This record gives sequence, structure tokens and C-alpha cells, in this order.
Amino acid sequence: MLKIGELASLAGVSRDTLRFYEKHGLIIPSQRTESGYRLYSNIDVERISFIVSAKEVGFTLNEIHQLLELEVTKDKKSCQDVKEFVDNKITIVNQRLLEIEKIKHSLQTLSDACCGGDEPATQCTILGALNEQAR
Amino acid sequence: MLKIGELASLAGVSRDTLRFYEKHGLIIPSQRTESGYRLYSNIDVERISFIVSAKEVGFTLNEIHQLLELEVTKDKKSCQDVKEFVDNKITIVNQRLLEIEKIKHSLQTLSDACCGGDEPATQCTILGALNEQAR
DNA sequence: CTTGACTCTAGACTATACTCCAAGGTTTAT
DNA sequence: ATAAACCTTGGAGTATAGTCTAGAGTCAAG
Ligand SMILES: [Zn+2]
Ligand SMILES: [Zn+2]
Ligand SMILES: [Zn+2]
Ligand SMILES: [Zn+2]
Repeated sequence: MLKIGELASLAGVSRDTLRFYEKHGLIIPSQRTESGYRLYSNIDVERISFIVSAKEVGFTLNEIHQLLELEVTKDKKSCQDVKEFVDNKITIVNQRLLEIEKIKHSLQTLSDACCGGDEPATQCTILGALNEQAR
Repeated sequence: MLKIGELASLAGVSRDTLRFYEKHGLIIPSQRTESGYRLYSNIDVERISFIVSAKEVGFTLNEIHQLLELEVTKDKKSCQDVKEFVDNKITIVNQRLLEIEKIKHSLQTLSDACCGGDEPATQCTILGALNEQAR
């Protein structure tokens, strides 16, 4: 059994983060000492590793919550369920990707139209474009 | 001169948003009535239009703050300054783009490895990969 | 037996961008 | 004259993901 600081350094997160995850129901230590210290088991170690891995591939804490439920009840869930979950996330990520690409292109268009010279920016096409009333 | 509700519907934002922008120094009405109602001038209308346009191309309110300073002091700034600002933002956006692409590919890899079948997810490669300790 | 390292809780604070609410004052229309 | 519509302020709440602090308790070593 590990104390919070030990698990924290093992998992590469802060003690505060562990307590934060606990508050949000992601990882609850299997035990407490008499004096109230959190004690984490091997299963808890696996769980935090799951959380960290899931974070790394872009899941939000909320989504990780749902993933953990899939994980825990995996004998009652099918591969289809899990794959669907991931595919939904891919759809969301894709939308975000398109948005950001659109933004990038808008910015690029603004940048390309500006001469970038030394003269005062009174006629700058960037400021001009942002000032445009009509749309 | 427009009252807050008039400017709000003209600009396509809420009254609350206008007050929020004011609190953050983005747009301060030129005048107030005796009873304290905000009154917005033509210049204010242009300013909110600038803000809305800048938001649409992906600038944060903080960046819009800086952009507005460029706008206001544009006779003392060069096209180079403005273009640099936009190019810095493009760099930031690009980094975000790469991050999200990485996430997308990770998720795609996870998804591709899962059979998506009807059988229980006890052996699901997705859950397995997220559970992996070593990295 | 005391010092330092560690832990506990509750709650405040960060950043981003609003949105909503309460309680009251003002304007406009009927 | 009165109700509806609009305005004011300050402050709380939303979502995301923590970080930090204060004040107090615990534990191991010298
Ligand atoms: Zn120029
Ligand atoms: Zn320019
Ligand atoms: Zn399968
Ligand atoms: Zn599977």
C-alpha cells in the first residue's frame, strides 16, 4: 500500500491532483490508516495509470469517468461499446480539428495580405479587415 | 447613440457580454445618460465589430486587447508589428493543431485495433492499451 | 523530544468566456 | 397611472483541470 506522495511520484502527478481526482470520483483509495492517511493498493495504481494514459490520448476527465465505468463492467460490455465510445471521441476531436484549421487559414489569409513593412500601420490590411462592418 | 440592448442586437452579442467586455476594458461606452444608461457611439459600434471579427478568426479576448492597442496607436506601429502579432498567433494555433492531430492519431490507432464485436470487452485492446503500466 | 517531512481538510485562486440572478431604478406605451 | 420592457450593480454559477494556502495532525529519525 502506498501513501499519497508515493503514488503521486510513481504516477507522475501531484498529490493535489490525486485528491482532486478523488473528489471527482475517479480514484478512491482502497483504505485509510487510523489517522486518516490515504492508502493505495495495486489496483489503485493500475487505475491511476489508466487515467493518465487516457488523458494522454486526449480524453477529458468526464470521459475518463465513463471509460472507467466501461473498464469496471467490461464483462457486461462489448468491444462494440468500447469502440463506439472511442469513435465518438474521434468525431469530436475531428470537429475541433476542422475549427482550428479554419482559424488557421483565416489568420494565414490576414497575414498574407499584409506587407509587413516598416511604414505606419494606418493602412494595414489586417487592421482594415478586422474593422470591416459588413459581413 | 445606442443603448446597450440596441448595440447588442446590432453586434449579435448579449447585453451581458457587452458589460463583460467593458469590465475587461475592451469596450467602454463613450457616454452615460443622467440616469446611468450606457450610450454607445459610432466609434463604439466599430470597436465591437472589430472585437467580434477578431474573435471569429480565433483571437482570445486577451489578444484582442492587444490588437485594440495596435489599432488605436496604429500611426505609431508598423505593418511589421501587426503582422508579427498575427504570425505569433498562427504559431500558437499550429501547435494546438499538431497536438490535436496527435490525439486524433492515437485514438484512431486505438479504434483500429479493436474488433468492435459483440463479445464481452474483457479482452478489448482499447481497455488493455489504456491499462498498460509501462511507457 | 524536537525537527522535518509528510498528511489531512476546506476553501480560495488561476485562466477563459461568458451567463444568470436579485433587487432595484428608468422609460415607454397604453 | 400603471405595466411592460429595459436598464443598473454586484455577485454567483458554469465548464475544465487543476494549484495553492492555512492551520492542524502524524510519523520517523537523531
Ligand atoms: Zn503594410
Ligand atoms: Zn499590414
Ligand atoms: Zn474485441
Ligand atoms: Zn475492443
